[in-house]
Amino acid sequence: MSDRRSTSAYSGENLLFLTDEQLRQGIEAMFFAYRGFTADPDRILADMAYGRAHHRAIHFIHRAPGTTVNNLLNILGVTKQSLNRVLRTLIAQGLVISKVGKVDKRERHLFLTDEGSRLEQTLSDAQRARMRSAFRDAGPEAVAGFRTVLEAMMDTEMQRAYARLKETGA
Amino acid sequence: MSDRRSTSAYSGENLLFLTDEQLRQGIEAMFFAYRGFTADPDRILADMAYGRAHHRAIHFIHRAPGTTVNNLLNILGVTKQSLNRVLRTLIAQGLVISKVGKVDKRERHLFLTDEGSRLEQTLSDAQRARMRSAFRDAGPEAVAGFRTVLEAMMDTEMQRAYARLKETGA
DNA sequence: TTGGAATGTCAACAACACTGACGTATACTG
DNA sequence: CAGTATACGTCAGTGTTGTTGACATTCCAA
Repeated sequence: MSDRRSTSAYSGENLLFLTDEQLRQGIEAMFFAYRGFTADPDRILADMAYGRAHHRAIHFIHRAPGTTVNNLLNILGVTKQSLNRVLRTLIAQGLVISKVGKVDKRERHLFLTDEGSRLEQTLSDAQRARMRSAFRDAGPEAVAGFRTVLEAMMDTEMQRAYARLKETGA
Repeated sequence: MSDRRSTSAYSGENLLFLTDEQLRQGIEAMFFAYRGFTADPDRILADMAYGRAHHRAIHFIHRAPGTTVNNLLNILGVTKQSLNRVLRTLIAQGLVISKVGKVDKRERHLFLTDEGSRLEQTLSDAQRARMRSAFRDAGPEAVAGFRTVLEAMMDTEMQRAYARLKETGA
């Protein structure tokens, strides 16, 4: 608990936290927790004509207003056809607007409308409530560990995307 | 948002880890990490006629051999029709066998065949490798925190399912 | 023994991912 | 300027995975 010197104390044969059993528990924890993680927004979206894909798009447009389609594509890790289907409905329903780029007119910059922002707020409130409850129950040190492990679990490109988002938000 | 800058109002306790910004980072970490979490098995399965749902079924049948369809349903959190489609192909391909229950003939008990076990091994090896790497990089204390937060993030039913699985595996 | 609950199966449909091909507008480069 | 590359959108087709609805079988209890 003190510092990272204690880690080296484990680097002998005392690597119990790396047994297959521990890893399997980590895998199962990840599976069950992700279900909880998405449950609340999913419930809200179920009543509307939207799904999890819409939520993701709305989240990152809110997060990085004016982002281009291409940038969003990289963050979400889907094909443009898949994203386009989602964006098309969001734009048609007036939740998102797409503006032609000023310096590069090929690009489209995406923004939430007021209505889009309201939905984003509703969804993220629900998701944050659960996260807040989990964080509070677990305490600050557990939260730090949680973040450390998750970051180590990402692909390197996603680590970079995550780091970039962290900076712009701080 | 745009609130609690002044966490000092909270009776001396440092609650900076509960700011909306921290929560949002936790949400995004969860999103990106889950992508990494499923990436390796997904790659393996892409070449076969199977998907993530097959992986999940195989995982938990391996984990609890002889489990009934209903039990698996509760763990996986999908409808029985959805699971049935997956099980049907796994049984047809000879990866899983389904035995009629002896005491209750309505129940089907599920087991992996040798071939099913081989696939399970391949998939979980890939997934464990990433988990092991992440755990090793993060260290034992971070891993403990990781598990604590994930557990707090689950629905209560899932917490129970997770606890039950932990016991049977230890 | 009969009706209801539990268990599982089959069929049809929706959401959302994918690939491939193509079109259009714009930017860059030799 | 001509040719190529980039950014975006779209159409068509396919696959996985979720959903509901309908139905058969089996068990149990009134």
